[in-house]
Amino acid sequence: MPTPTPRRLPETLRASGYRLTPQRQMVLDAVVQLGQGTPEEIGTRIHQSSPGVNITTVYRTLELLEQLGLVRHRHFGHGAPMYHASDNDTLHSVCHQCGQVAVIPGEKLQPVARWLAEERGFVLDTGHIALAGLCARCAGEHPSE
Amino acid sequence: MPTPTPRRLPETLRASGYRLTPQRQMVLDAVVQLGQGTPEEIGTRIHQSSPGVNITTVYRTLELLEQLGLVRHRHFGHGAPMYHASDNDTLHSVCHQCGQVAVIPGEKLQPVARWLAEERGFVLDTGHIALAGLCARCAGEHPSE
DNA sequence: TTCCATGCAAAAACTTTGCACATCG
DNA sequence: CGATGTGCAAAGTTTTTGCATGGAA
Repeated sequence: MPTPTPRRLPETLRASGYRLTPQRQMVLDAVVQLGQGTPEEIGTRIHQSSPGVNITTVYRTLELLEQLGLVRHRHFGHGAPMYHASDNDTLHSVCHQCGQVAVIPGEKLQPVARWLAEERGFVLDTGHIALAGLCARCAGEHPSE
Repeated sequence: MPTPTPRRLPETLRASGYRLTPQRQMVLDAVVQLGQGTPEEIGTRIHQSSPGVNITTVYRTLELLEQLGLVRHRHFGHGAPMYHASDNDTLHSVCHQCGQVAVIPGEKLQPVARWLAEERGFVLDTGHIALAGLCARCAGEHPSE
């Protein structure tokens, strides 16, 4: 089974004329290890082993890594964007009420995706935005909302 | 043809023990007139006729009106939430690249909605989050992105 | 008259920017 | 060595909170 090819950082950076630095490696590692996280969470994670790394660097590095295609971000409606490795680009649902997040098979959006492509030429980015609504528990509590 | 029943503000407020104030009426009016807008945009609109209204009040009022079910908000990924009248709850697509927004028939999400309901008991809020991707023009420019 | 609502000011949360020093290559 | 990257500090945005005054009922 082929590795999800998380292209290695050093090569990717150099290929675009950027330098490999410990900070950049740490940010990418943190993103991979956390699965996903806000810039703040990623910074906190890094601080556990390297307190000196500045949050500014985290922001700048995430932007760079995204530009290089190594990471991406998605939105859960409210709040900060969640950064994740490119090979962890998954569709989610998020509950308005309690914030519960669940993974959804991306293919479930195939019908809209196809329609958008055919009718509009619009290329849907399946995992960029979570689908919002009420989870089973919260829907039970607020039958009319 | 039945009016889209934008329940009248005075009754709705009083029914929940709130007071009718000029500001509250103005915020609701602005939302309806604009179709949709960020708190900032709604505040600006109101300032055209009533410069004295504070942005804080706009935020507080939008929250209240949303709680009362008169307005709702949706996200286009980045940036501020867009508030709109409850009867203007539409599904949108938004382009990552140029920000272009388009309306999509909500039924296009029926398949996911059904799947979520049956498998997860999750009640999808169709219009809460716009579907992100690349519009035809931008997709043409960035064939690999 | 009695609370509720508003304006104002300040704080909070999140991100970006400028600049001098540090460091990768 | 030279250009890029980082840390630090400060400023920019957007939204929230506390409190005294103002106004709806």
